[in-house]
Amino acid sequence: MAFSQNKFDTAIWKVVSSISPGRVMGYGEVARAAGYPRHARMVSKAMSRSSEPLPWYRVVRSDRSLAFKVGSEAYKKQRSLLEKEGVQFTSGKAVPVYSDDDKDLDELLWGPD
DNA sequence: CCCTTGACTATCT
DNA sequence: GAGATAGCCAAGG
Repeated sequence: MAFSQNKFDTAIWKVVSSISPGRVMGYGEVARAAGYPRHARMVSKAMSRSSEPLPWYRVVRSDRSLAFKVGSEAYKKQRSLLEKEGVQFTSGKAVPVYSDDDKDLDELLWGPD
């Protein structure tokens, strides 16, 4: 297929493409879910190598902030795509659409700041 | 083979 | 909470 033939890349692709819209996953989470713990850094490479469009923008850092430098084109692009799916940004951190309780939502929207 | 780099993470100050 | 430090692991020079 169009994707990499490597096992690692395929595993990463499977996980990343399984992320639901409006949700986000951490690099470490993806790596772990793919069966490759401690490979957070390799996740980015695998995604970059994919020829097909992958929802790479749904992958964020462990603290939910974006991996790119603030203000960079890539940053704005990713943030834009996420916001289009309803993901909000509070203090530079991505807030998934799904929130279980109202109190959590209130907390997330206004933030601890 | 050694050294640097990076879309990372956890921990300490 | 922000900056520094140390682990981590594969790729490329």
